[in-house]
Amino acid sequence: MVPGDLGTADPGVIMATIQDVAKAAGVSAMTVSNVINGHPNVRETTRAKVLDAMARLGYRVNVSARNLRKGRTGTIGLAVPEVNRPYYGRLAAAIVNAAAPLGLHVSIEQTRARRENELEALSLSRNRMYDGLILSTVGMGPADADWLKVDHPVVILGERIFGGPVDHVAMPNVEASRAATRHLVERGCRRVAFLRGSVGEDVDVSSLRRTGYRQALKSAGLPLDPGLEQCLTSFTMAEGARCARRMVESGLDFDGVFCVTDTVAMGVLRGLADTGVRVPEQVKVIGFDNIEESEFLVPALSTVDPDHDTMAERAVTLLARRIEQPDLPREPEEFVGRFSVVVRESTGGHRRP
Amino acid sequence: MVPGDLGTADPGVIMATIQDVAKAAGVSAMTVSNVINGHPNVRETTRAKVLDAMARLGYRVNVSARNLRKGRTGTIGLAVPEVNRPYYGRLAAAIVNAAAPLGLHVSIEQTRARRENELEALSLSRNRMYDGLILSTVGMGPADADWLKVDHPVVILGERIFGGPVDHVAMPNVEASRAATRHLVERGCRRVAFLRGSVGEDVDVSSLRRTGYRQALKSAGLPLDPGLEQCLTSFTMAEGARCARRMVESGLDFDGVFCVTDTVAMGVLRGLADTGVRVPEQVKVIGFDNIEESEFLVPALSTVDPDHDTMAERAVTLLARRIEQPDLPREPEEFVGRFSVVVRESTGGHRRP
DNA sequence: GAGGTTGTTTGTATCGATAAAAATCACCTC
DNA sequence: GAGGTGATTTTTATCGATACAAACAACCTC
Repeated sequence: MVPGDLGTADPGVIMATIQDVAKAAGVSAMTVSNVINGHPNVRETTRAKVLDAMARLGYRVNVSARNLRKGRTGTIGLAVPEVNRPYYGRLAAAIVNAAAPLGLHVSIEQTRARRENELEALSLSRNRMYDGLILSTVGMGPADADWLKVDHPVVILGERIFGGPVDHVAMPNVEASRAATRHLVERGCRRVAFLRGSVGEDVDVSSLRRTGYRQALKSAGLPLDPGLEQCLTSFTMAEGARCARRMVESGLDFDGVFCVTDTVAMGVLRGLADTGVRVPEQVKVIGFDNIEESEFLVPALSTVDPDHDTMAERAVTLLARRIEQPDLPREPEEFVGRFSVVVRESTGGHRRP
Repeated sequence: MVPGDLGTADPGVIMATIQDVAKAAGVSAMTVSNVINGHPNVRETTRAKVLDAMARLGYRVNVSARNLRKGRTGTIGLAVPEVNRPYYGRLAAAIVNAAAPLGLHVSIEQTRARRENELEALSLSRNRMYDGLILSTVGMGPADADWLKVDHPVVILGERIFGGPVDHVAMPNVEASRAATRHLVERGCRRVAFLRGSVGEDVDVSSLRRTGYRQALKSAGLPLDPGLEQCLTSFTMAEGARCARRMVESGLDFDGVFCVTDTVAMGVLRGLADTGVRVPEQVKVIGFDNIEESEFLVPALSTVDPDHDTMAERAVTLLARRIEQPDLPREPEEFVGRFSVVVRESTGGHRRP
């Protein structure tokens, strides 16, 4: 039977409660509850009576009441900048999928990468609106670590590393960026540009990935030219395209580009096409994230695959553990994912590896 | 002040209730409730006492309790096949944004386009887990219309048109597809292929868009060649690419392609590139959805823009009205969005209109 | 048949917040 | 100071489900 059978209840009629069912079945409310929750020790004939009454009345549990009594909502929050950004969309999908088998629903908060919205999400979690929160900290900084000293399950997801007492799932930003840059160098690039956002003093994506970029250049014996580091105002295709055109038109000498995200790299490919620069012959391009589109671009985009699914699965698992065992003050766990460099046409590889 | 101030409460301590605050402030629970909800007629000095006590105890409302009492959860469900598909991701983001100013949270259900998951989402809504549901019916068919006879606010979003008693937000699929196809014809195409999914007897995306496609060919006086209609097993880039390669390699004669979605069109562009077919010189391509990536592809993809934001905003508005006025059995409303054809390089236009 | 064991069912008391009605207070008028 | 008026506060009674403990029933052993 399909879950949620309508029964024969009239629409528009007041919802039946567990008490109504109990009366109709000639048993107590507790027995109905026991049937609903599949407790053992309910006689088969009783169960049948109750199920029958439930169907007749079109009974549906009231989740709010159950939540109040149980102190759980069965819902976790996911706070990300925006779900339609390729990277976060992919992550959100993976998280919803990982949460479903545990019986957890996922409520989305869009923070637009703004600090105050991230704090707001934390606050909702503390209101017991959610059993726990997976928070992508983009706007918050280490200075906000105190906000994380909450007694609610929280898993931080993303680039920044907080000292706070919360679990954390991160990408190997430095190593992966080093590998991406090294790949360009191995393919013959000598003047590798790096497109990133503004770097704060703290550990944000741009800083971490820049560290990897610089390490790779250094260990390849290549000079660090500040002119090769370009700063974007946002991680969008439009910005990537604009930046690439500017680089070419200003006569900057470069033969490789490492982009902070695939989205930016898509824009760069477009910007290079606009200015007649051929990829990969004249300039090689590599991105970061391995969004689905990358494989199908012309030329197909080389990139770093951060293993979204494992990260998502891990974040949900950590959160679920905290939810189930709220007391045990386990050491905050940190999971750093694996990564792989995916070589495609934009760095001289074939479309399919 | 940032919402959700932690106060000085010790983490790990049992949450304070409204009663605790009342006791600490020397007032009744109701007064605390009135302060929380910003009711008028609370004396300023009292309010201050209460706020102080709340801060001292680190009080946070218990949303479950409030929901039970109010009969509302402040959350709506959004059931879509998957949030990381470009079209649905965009829609989800727009819906979350439209819901936020109304104080509504959005919980995501991923149905994977399967009928039973769509029914499951309806069921959760009926459990009062959500105040209402925005449901993208992809797997359900008109035969399931009975399931929609619920006494809960539901808005159907998407391609299929149900006769059920629910509000509905749809795209002008036929008209838009006609316009897209006509555009190809106007650009000189005489052999226009159409890439779609399998068509059932009922009103799904593929059927509706095929109708528009055929109408356009007919009114242009062009023959309908069944060989030009290609059937995909899924709306993915991989399928689009595979199909395009197959078409070229099998020697099919075509000079234009109308794709059922932009995602498919991206794959087609890739497949044509693989086989050395030049776009737009030899073959022109147009998609449907105007996903963000389209503008930055090489060549930039012409497409149909269905005005996601208006649709999303409209769906939320309709749902919110039903939530606020559950009794009024208004006539089910139907909103069909507007659309525009965006001409870019893949049909011989410039990147920016 | 007393006493024990296991299996089944039922009262009772919450979970934490709020609606509605009742009570109290502050202040004013005559 | 009685009486009125409006502002403020409290009391009482739920919202619907479930934990817990107690009650009851059925069956067995000696």
